[in-house]
Amino acid sequence: MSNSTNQPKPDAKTKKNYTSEDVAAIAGVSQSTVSRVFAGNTNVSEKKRKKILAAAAKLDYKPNAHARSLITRKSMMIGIVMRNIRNPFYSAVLEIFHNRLSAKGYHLIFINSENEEIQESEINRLLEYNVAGVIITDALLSSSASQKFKRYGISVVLFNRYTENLESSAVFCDNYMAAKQIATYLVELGHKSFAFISGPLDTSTTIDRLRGFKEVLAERKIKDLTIEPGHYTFESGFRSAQELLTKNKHIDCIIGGNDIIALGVMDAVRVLGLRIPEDVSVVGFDNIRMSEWPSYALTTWEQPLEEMTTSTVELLLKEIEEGNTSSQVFMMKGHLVVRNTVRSRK
Amino acid sequence: MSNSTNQPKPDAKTKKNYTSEDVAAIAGVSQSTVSRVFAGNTNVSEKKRKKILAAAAKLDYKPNAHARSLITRKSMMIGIVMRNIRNPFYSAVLEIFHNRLSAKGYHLIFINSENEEIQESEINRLLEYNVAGVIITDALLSSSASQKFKRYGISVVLFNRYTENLESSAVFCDNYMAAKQIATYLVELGHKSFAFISGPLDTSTTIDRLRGFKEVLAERKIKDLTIEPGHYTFESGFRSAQELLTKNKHIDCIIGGNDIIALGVMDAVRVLGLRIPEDVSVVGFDNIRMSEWPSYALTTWEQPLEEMTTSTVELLLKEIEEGNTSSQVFMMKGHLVVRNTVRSRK
DNA sequence: ACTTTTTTTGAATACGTATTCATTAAGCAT
DNA sequence: ATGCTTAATGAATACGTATTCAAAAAAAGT
Repeated sequence: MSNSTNQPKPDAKTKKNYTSEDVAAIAGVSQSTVSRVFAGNTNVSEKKRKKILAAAAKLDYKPNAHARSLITRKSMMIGIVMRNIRNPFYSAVLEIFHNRLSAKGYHLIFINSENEEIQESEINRLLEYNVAGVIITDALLSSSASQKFKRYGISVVLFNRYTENLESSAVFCDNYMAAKQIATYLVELGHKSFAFISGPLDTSTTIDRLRGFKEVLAERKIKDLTIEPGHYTFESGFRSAQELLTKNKHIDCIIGGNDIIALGVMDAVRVLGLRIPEDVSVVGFDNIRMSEWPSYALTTWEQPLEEMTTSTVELLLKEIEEGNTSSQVFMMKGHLVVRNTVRSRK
Repeated sequence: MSNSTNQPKPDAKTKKNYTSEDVAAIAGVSQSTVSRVFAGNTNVSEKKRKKILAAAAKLDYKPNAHARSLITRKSMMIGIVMRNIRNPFYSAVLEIFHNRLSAKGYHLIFINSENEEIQESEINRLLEYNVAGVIITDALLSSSASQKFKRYGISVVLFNRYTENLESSAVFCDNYMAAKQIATYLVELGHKSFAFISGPLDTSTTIDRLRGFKEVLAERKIKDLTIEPGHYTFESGFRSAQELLTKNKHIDCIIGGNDIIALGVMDAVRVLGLRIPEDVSVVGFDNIRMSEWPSYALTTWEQPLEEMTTSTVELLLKEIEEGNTSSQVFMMKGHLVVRNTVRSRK
């Protein structure tokens, strides 16, 4: 590279950032008064306020957020910890959280990782920046991490996940009931041979969904259930379904642990030359946008995304702004969205 | 509010954050020395370093990043401005940027918005936090925003987008050449009647892709080209294709401005009872993961995502760490990925 | 042993804001 | 006018770190 052509380093040192004192000097007031105007909450005479704002505009002055955070011990940053942003469900979640929190003046620090250790180290960095709050989305390590945040006085809300001890606020869908309703629906339509292709067995969502499903089948004395754990990805659903269907010809119904898995299942079924729903029924979980694409038209369980995100933000902001320490748990309902991937077998 | 029930405010005041002075006191050294250990770069005797680290561990001490940023005038935060995180291409982009930058110790401040004004206000907030750098991804407002950042001495790299004056570094795919190659490929396979369903006409990607495409058709004396501008979404592609195909029966080839559009096109074609590629060929742009799902198997142009993100990060970090001011432009190649949505018509 | 050089160390200061406290100006009733 | 209450203001200080500068300690050279 042409680093040799040594110019005299134009900026870097020159980039003078104006401070509240500069503004004060121009406006003919004290730094305190400038600060009061930009902090917003205290009284300043209209006359001086005008002068100050004019001076600030002239210099294109912006308060230094680090200095502010240092003195107030509050930052306007919120950490959002995710596990799989490539899952469209979480892309949507991220978008919504961003819109909501941005409207309230908060910045989002985004953390995504399937790897627990990376997350740990990043969480330490969140602590260094004194984030106002953290949303942990279906992530690993929820419990140890949220304890850590709590210890530092940082509010945490778990989204789509909860911990046993209920020490953190949490918002999630009643996955257990949802799975029961799905199971009931399928059983009553006459399905006999079930396969459940789940996500990782160490997440609360997976556990609850599986539990509800198994319970209903047990009640109805149906023993023909294969459980295939995997990951919450298309490929995982595809491969599991492929294996399952080549081994076990008479399966008439496959439930995906989430929609992405279910879409993978659908493609596997089709590649094998079977038809949906004529030969096999498929059900998903989440109701992501792709589920309604005509090529899939997946019957699935809708998580009430708007309500869930709204509650999460409300909870978090209440904890942050009111110092509310008592943790609350919101369990949402959701509902079945019937499309074209299930059919009666009676 | 129940301010009257005056409890002694349990935490909030109690949540003592330990400082470098506390560590210094325990370790029996000065604050300066503690700082030196955590800043990393200067000499401290091995003996004291050990003592200090032990004391720090005991208190679970973490340096305050705001204080650090205030004094160093550098933050370890990078703003990433996006336009449509729901497009899987950008979910992937975000994930990769996060992995790369997180590994280097940077935090990502995520900004997503289709609305230009919201972005403006958020960008001001980025400035308040003194971000070290900014990646602007296919966003609106690139040029005015990047100028603003530059004025504050903040490094900017544009991703998948460039501005005319070339004042900012930029990394993008050679969309013009790519479109030419796609067009040539389709023409040589004997297609006669083209439709191009594009994204918004005010983005450089759209413009370049359209230009390349039109040029080739003009060279080959093909006049039968319909251009349908829309958005980079499934619905947009779906609706445009539906309209187009009901009006204009003899179209034998539809090009989507990106993959999501192309997938929408495919579903529209199928809903109308036509077959791909027998009746209509479809081509996309990006090569997102869904393109290879068996239900679509979309022929598309692959953007070299890894190389593009790697270059972007390298460029940005070089500018940040070396104060490199000369802007560089990387134009990548990409290549056609042939699957099952195009067929010869000769 | 005593310089001379190099490495460590601590005291002091700066970064840019918010906030307390005392002071001054303004508002208002008499 | 006078007193009295309220609002507006500035000086001083704190937040927690990095860094400069001078002093002290250690190492090296003779």
